[in-house]
Amino acid sequence: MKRMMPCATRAFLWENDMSWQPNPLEEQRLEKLARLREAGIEPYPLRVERSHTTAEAIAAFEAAAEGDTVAVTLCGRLLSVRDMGKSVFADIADESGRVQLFLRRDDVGEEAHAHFRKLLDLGDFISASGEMFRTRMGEVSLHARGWTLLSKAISPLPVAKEQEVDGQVVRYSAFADLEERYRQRYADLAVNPEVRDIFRARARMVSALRRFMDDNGFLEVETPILQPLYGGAAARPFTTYHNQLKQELYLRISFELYLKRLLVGGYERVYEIGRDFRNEGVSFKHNPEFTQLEFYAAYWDYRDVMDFTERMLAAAARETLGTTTITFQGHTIDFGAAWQRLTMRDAIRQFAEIDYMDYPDATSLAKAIKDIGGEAPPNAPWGKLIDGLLGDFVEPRLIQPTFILDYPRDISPLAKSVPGDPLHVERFEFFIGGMEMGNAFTELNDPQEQRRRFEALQETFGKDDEERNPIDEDYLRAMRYGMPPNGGFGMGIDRLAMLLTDSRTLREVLLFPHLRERDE
RNA sequence: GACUCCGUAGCUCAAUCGGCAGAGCAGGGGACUUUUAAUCCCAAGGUUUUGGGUUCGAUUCCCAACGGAGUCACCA
Repeated sequence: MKRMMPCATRAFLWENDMSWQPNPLEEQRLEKLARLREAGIEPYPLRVERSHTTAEAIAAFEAAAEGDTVAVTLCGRLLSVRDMGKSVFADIADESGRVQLFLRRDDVGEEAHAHFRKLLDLGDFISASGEMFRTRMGEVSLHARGWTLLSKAISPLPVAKEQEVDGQVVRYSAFADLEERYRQRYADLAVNPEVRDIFRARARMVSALRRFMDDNGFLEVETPILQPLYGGAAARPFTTYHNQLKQELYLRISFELYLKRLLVGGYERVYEIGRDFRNEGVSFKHNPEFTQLEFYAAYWDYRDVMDFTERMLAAAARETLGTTTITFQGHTIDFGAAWQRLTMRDAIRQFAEIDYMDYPDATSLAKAIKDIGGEAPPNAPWGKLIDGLLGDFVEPRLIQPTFILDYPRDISPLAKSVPGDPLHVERFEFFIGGMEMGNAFTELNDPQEQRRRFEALQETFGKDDEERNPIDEDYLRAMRYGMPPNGGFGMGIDRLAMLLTDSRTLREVLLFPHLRERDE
């Protein structure tokens, strides 16, 4: 509803109906907040003492000699309380881990003890001071001599109970509703530590990729996201508008045409890690905005890029997970070995049992595809039919890392032709876990040929086809100054994160995946 | 965009054929000075996503809207 409303209506709602109304649990916490203030306790103090993280405190205790006291002040979020009356056990968690507090009335005083039991809630941030010790049950804990409120939580976090069984943490009634987890990712992260781990792994992975590029002499650059023309891929763009310039702009669908301009400028190896935007459908492997790594290397061809890709992904897996053998959705995938290399024609012959070279035009190929039970959209160009065969019959079978090379020329306007073969270009895509992971080619650097390819594309895709890219005259001008021969590469970072974190959908590796707006 | 399934307490889930909407956790009151899914006692918590319809009676059946999940389409 809301997304359909004109702005004036939305402003009205904003001012009138959309304000937060506390639920009964929140009312109770607001009452506790008031009582804390009455007792002279500031619920949101400015400054905080912390001597150790919880992990450091436990390590310091384990390292200390018998009988030495390890005095600490720890900070964290209250995640569990076991109230025994005159003594209380509680768990506080910080980013390094979790530690148990042991808090006795006789140690902290009657008032602090009562306030702890009656005015604190799960989700509150506190600090606690005392000495580390080991309980009778053997758990290294903090024997608290005092505590301080750091931040009062008004809304209850969906905290789950946990039990350790054979070293495995079993959680009961975990916060699991997918929609709420994505909409309220902050709550998801706060209560589901394994979700925090996914984004740590992703960060290690991106860092490893960046280091690999840097170590191989690539220069990291940033190119425009707001572009007057879009190109470099076949996708519908998002449009936006610059008020002062009175100019329609597109959010980029790829980095390609700008990065290759930089080769004209004299850089030999450039890369960019950033966001692309494609106005297309959403699925487990598609999000309207996604992160891409693209690089271009002068004097390389697509075989050099293949060799480099193998080494790059092995390094990413090794530095993210400590191994090049990963598990993805029940499959064991090996990044370490040399990858399989199959031409597109052989792959389709093998999996779809059709040799598209027997059908040299779109009409006869479409008929052949239908004869084997495949789908052939009307008016699709020849190359697109072939790519459809690959997607339907081959892609889901490519679990181990595989290069599919030599793509149809009519759908590859930026790649150089295979010598002596007018129908194919030196292009590969690579597939892992049944997903397309990236796309690369020996880049076309002949400006006249490039113009002919752009113009042919206008014919291939009809005038009304939204995938039809506008011709980028400035890109052609750049190429006329001379572009070194080069190999280029693009890869979906989010999909690689899926693989390395064994995530079933892209949404699990995006902190804030796109969801439809909802009236609250 | 199409089809299928789903939406019940803060969280996780029940509710038989259409017959008074329940439980665990969390929260509230109480007991307990080494517990760890603490335990025990008591009380409370609901516009069953929203709006219509059928019916004596709807969480349940029908229609629509909203949101989500899945499949497909789209995605060189």
